[in-house]
Amino acid sequence: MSNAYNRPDQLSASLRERIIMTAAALGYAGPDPVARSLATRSGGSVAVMLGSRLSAAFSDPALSIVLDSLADTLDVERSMLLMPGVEGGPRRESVARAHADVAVAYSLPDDCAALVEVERRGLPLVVIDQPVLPGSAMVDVADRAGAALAASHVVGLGHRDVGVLAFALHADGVSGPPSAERVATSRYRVTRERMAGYVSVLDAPPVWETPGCLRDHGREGAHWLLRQVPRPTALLCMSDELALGALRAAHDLGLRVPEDLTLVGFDDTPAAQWADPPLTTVRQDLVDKGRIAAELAISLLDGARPGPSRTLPTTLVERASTAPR
Amino acid sequence: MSNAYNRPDQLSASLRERIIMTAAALGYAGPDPVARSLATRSGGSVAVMLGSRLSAAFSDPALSIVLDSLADTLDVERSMLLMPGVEGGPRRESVARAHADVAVAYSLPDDCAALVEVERRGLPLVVIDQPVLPGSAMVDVADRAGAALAASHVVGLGHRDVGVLAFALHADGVSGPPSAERVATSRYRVTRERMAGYVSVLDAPPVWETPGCLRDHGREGAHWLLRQVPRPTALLCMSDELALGALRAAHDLGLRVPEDLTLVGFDDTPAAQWADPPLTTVRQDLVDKGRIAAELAISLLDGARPGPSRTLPTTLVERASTAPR
DNA sequence: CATGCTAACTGAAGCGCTTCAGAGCGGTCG
DNA sequence: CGACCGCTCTGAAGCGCTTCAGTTAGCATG
Repeated sequence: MSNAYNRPDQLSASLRERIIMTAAALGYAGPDPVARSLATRSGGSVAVMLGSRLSAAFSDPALSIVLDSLADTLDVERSMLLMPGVEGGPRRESVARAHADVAVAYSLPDDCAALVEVERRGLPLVVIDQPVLPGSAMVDVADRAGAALAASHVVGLGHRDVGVLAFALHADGVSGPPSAERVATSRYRVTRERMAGYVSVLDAPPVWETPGCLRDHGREGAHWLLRQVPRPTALLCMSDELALGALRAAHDLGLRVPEDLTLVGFDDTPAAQWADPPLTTVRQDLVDKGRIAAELAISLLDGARPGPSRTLPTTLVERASTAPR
Repeated sequence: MSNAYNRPDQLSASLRERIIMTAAALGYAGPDPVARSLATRSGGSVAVMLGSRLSAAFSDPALSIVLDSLADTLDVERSMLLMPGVEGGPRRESVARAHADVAVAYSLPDDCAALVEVERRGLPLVVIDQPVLPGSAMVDVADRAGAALAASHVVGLGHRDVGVLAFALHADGVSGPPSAERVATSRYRVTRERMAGYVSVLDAPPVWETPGCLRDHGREGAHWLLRQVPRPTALLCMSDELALGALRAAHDLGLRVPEDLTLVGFDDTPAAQWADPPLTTVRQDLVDKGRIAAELAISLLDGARPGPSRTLPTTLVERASTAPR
């Protein structure tokens, strides 16, 4: 019996040794993790649900930081079951088969089949950023306040013509200036909130919606925004990657940053400080976000009830990409 | 009995419906994936072992492409159990507890505790890139030939002073010009092979070893290389990210690429073609690599024996970062 | 009307583990 | 010297499922 492997204190060293020797001789490779899980009724991993395929998801440098911190905080005995999305989220079937006893949703759209399955299975859920879901634990950041901070900053610098580079409002891959209705019905809370933050300070700024948060999407959007009349003297971007794309666009058009164009990002990823010029951006603590998500997951596993959502602060980090008009 | 869920053909629609109704009424949430796995003796996921923590691992854009393709090729019923490394590989304990019946090693160093555990558990293994391990299936690329291609290209352009920007030879985080012995004893096959490819064409080029494949590491190394006398007129980089860092270094120093400095990368990630100037690089098909790894994993699961390693070709993609001396 | 055959359903065994009640067995204390 | 205790060790139950042999019923066939 495999008390030998798990509780060496329950038997004498000699018996233990004998058991282990014979087991080895018999070609026994140690306790089977699946059977152990059945007996102990613990799933053994945390299902991490992503909104998009891996290559797209990881083009967002924020993701790997959050996941890294999440993985670090989880115990050794609990790995991450990565479930990439196909259109808006992981396949329902994958969730149904997952050997997990807690799920983490990373920035999923409001309606998402995978979440229905999580609910059906009765898995405890931690959501990061979005959507807001009753009955689940949640960690997010002060998106709206952060966006308002960015907007106030550029307005304070005297900018009147300010453009907004937004990421996806819907999961349909559409890009371009969105209609008011499209903005209002967005399935992504983060996009809605940041937009609301910008708009609370600005008055009906020109907006370009990108299909993802790739740098090139930002470049494309910035090209369009910078063709508007009057041409914006400042661009507010919903992520640093987008801002970096805008930086490239400015370069394409021979505009100097910050002399001719002021740029503000969001997230404060490592790339923001390495940029040339270093990016003014709205900082959120990604390491904290991952850590708290893991802590919430662990506490749910321990039977805790999902408290109110943990909202992390956002702050403005002023660097060299912003200047008075 | 839950034939109702799995084989609807074995019972009448009426009975099936009745069972499902009562089950729902009883608050039954459907078959338990863990118990099912025990009974069917299938682990239910693929353990993916990485050499470093997530944030570092995903700073290599190649990784997400390979993993993406891998995940795509796997069946729906098999998710990826992501096991990040701590120092050179995942913790042995994590491997021991993994609900997996096949493991994939992504670019791990030669000696790695996690691999010992895989062996002990008798899990079938497919290794991507490295290390070479008897008894495992393997997919890699023609690293040496590709590196030789890059070196021949710059030599053919008339460059005589060529520097090499290498990534880690050991997992100790050391950077700087490595000793010959350090090169010879490298724990990383890929680094060894690419180095061998360069050296087969060049004769004792100056080398800078970076601790990782971050862009900034490339920048730092390029700064050092470009301070050597005679100053290299071309730099061979073991990854595109490193080359992009070198590009930045050239910019720092007021050197034009390719007029003053020729740059060659490796991998051909998306970033290489978006760079300014677009990077000449050694192309490997990352999507193929992930797909083949998944196919190998599936065939091992079906009981196939691990054939000889599948080596994908490398080709030189000439873009605008190289020019005659 | 007995027989054979299929379709529909039931029950029990077994996957490999954990857990726990209980059996043996010296040694200690009253 | 017997009751009692703590330490080892053993055996059986049970986790929730799948699988398969076996049962029953219904129906057509000879």
